[in-house]
Amino acid sequence: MASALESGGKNTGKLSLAGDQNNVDTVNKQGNRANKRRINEAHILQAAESIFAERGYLGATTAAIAEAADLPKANVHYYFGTKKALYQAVLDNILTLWLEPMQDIREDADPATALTAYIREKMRYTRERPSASKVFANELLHGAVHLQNHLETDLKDLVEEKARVLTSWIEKGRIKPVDPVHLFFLIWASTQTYADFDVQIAAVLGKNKIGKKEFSTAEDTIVQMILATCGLVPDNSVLNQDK
Amino acid sequence: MASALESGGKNTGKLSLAGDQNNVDTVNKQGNRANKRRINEAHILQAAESIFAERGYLGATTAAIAEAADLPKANVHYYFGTKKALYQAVLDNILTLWLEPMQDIREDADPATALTAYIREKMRYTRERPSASKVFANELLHGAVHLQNHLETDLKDLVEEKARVLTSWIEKGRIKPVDPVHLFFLIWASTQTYADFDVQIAAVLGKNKIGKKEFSTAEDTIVQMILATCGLVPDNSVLNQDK
DNA sequence: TTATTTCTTGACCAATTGGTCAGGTTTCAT
DNA sequence: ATGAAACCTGACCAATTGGTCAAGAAATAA
Repeated sequence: MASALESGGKNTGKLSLAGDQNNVDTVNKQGNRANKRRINEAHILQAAESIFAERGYLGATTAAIAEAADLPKANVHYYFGTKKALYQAVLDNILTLWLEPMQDIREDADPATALTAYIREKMRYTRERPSASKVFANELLHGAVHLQNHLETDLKDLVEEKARVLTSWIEKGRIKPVDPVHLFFLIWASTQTYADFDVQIAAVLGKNKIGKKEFSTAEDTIVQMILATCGLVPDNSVLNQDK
Repeated sequence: MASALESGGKNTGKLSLAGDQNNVDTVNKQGNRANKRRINEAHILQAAESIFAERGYLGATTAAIAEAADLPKANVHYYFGTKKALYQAVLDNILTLWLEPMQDIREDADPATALTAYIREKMRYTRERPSASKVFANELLHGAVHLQNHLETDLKDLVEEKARVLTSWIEKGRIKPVDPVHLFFLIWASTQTYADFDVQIAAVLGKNKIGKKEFSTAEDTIVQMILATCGLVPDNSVLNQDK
């Protein structure tokens, strides 16, 4: 399949950020190219994320993405070349979002505080970016062929680094012994399930969709579970954002 | 789309189970129709589960399923009519498997024993039927349009019944207070993640695939976590099947 | 203004896909 | 043995899909 770069006129090296045309009228009217490009690309990426989440990579059609972005299909191809390249772009954005919250788990932090904050951050992502979570889940579910390198390098390294933090906490008796890597797996599974499998959860709860109250209960239950697993008591300074 | 019944000659009401031809030779040579039908249908269902797991409902092709079943495509359509009907058949089988293990959570059981057994049973399903787990996950991920009724009736009723068991355990002080319904969500998420997102887990563990040892650690970690959440001590009479 | 580059899009195409069907083969009941 | 029912499958078809393209519009640079 063609590479993203052999398509359209994208990436010509120009950086004319508003240039000298930065009076309000011109900018508001999206009078310059770079601006319009940014807006269109963002629209397409957002539409693509939503369609890929709904139907998966193979099930999604560029026509559906174009319609969701309110642009002609040929325009979508002009900006991103191929469906695969567009999917990669969506996926790269998501992976960045996905890795971010882990950074705050540090040796010098308080275990209960850091773990609680990590869970609450993961739940914020679940609430605010359910489509992103679903695209990522779908990619993993079908073998992560568009993500394999990242998993085996970026993700693996990051998890190993953070697992060492947990191990050191265990050695110092700050948390009870528990397999640190598997603890991460279980935090991911627990938080993401509320985005990825929301229909199942909503159905069991007898709701049309998961509401604020249910997200709040979910979040508290997960925190309770992970802290109990580590033999910790709650840190109430890290607030549940749904309350 | 056409209903499954308007296709082929399936379901003619005949029940000629081996009839009077039940000498060994005849049966071994699959000499009778009902037998061959059963075998072919099973092959197709198995192939379909595997292909649907790999590619999702929309991404799967009847040609790929036929090839995996080592049958001509027209034959697959002869047996199951449409792709949708075949998918429904696969899904119905899976839902049965999925609901089964929950039955053993009963009021009169020992909480630690029952919860441990439930987790170990769920992990057995994860290890032995990863494709089934993936098909189910994929269906939920994309809105459960082929499963909605079951979720809102069968599953909801069963979970509510079993949640009442947990509630009664809580009231009697046999386990610590925890939201029973969300506890189920977290057990499902924790156990299924090792099937659905196996590539991610394998990548982080630096393995090609999750091995016996890792499954064993996973299982023990989940049991440890759920029991800690419920304020219970391990019941070592329920053995980890991977050890 | 004018030349150049970038952007836009309707129309089109080759490949794939779910599904059909006719005509032949096998199995079964009588 | 024989007719009927069930089974099998190569060949085919209409619909969908990812992707292309040419011709024009719009923005920018000279």
